[in-house]
Amino acid sequence: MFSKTFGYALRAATFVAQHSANDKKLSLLEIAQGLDIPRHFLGKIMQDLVRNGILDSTKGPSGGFFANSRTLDTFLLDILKITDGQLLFDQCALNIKRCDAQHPCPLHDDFAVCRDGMLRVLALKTLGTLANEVSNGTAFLVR
Amino acid sequence: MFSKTFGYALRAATFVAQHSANDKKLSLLEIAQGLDIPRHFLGKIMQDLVRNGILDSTKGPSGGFFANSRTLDTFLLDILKITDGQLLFDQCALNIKRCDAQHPCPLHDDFAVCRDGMLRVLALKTLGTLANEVSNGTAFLVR
DNA sequence: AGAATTAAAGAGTTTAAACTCTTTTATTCG
DNA sequence: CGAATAAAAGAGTTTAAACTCTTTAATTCT
Repeated sequence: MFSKTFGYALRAATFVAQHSANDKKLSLLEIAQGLDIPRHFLGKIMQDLVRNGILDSTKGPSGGFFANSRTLDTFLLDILKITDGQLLFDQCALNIKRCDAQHPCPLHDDFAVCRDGMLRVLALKTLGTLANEVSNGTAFLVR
Repeated sequence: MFSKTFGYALRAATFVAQHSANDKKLSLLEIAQGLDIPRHFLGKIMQDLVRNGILDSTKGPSGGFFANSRTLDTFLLDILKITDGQLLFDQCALNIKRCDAQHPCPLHDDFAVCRDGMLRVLALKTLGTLANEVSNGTAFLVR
């Protein structure tokens, strides 16, 4: 349903959001080790998040990734669009070329319920929501 | 969520189920052309369906694929197990190693609703159900 | 200024799913 | 029996996602 890249991006962004409350920066290594994500692969993903304004970064000693003013209010859907593009949206469960309400595949309605349910969640929850859940101990980002 | 192979398998099996009411056999070529599926790739998939007893086949002139006594009562879930194995079942939306009710990822509950909804459908509907929908004109297998 | 540090960027390799091509085996029919 | 037909089987290639390695650019600190 989602790419691994989306999972990595979401966990890393939440991790940064959660830790940079007090102006702290996290290095790529700290994030990769803290979340058990391949370091260099995560590097590419973080680049993309910074380029899209989800996070900020600085180079050099004591540099790293940190939240900006928009970070906590970023919807999970924004991240999905960055990592997975239109993937989830124009997708038929059975991959037939035309599949819509007028010309449905046999799973069209059932899959629509499932997919739209997830999209609704992704359009409601923000990185701030997740960061709180993780800080609460009601959700986990690793292991 | 599902592999393309699952989509091909499901559509092909439904197609055969729908057409072999009156003892008719369908050749690989007829199925592949009728459903716009790559011929040789579909060959592998049909092999697997026959091996697992979902359909029957005979070689030689006027050979092909046809429904057996179990075909119409095959649950879609049975086909998913053949094509995708455990893929959907032991899967966390964010791919963290341990993700369960006691130690959930931030999307655990939402994804569980979505996934279990699909699984319930797949465990209820059979190839017979789909064949009827297609014959009714309420669902489509192609285009 | 120079060395150290860290993200950014570039250029790969690996892996698995998707897909193709060829050969073999079984069956039918003249 | 021999030719034709169609599935089964084997052995590939292609593609995209996932992942790795190396070099470059920016910043800090002495």
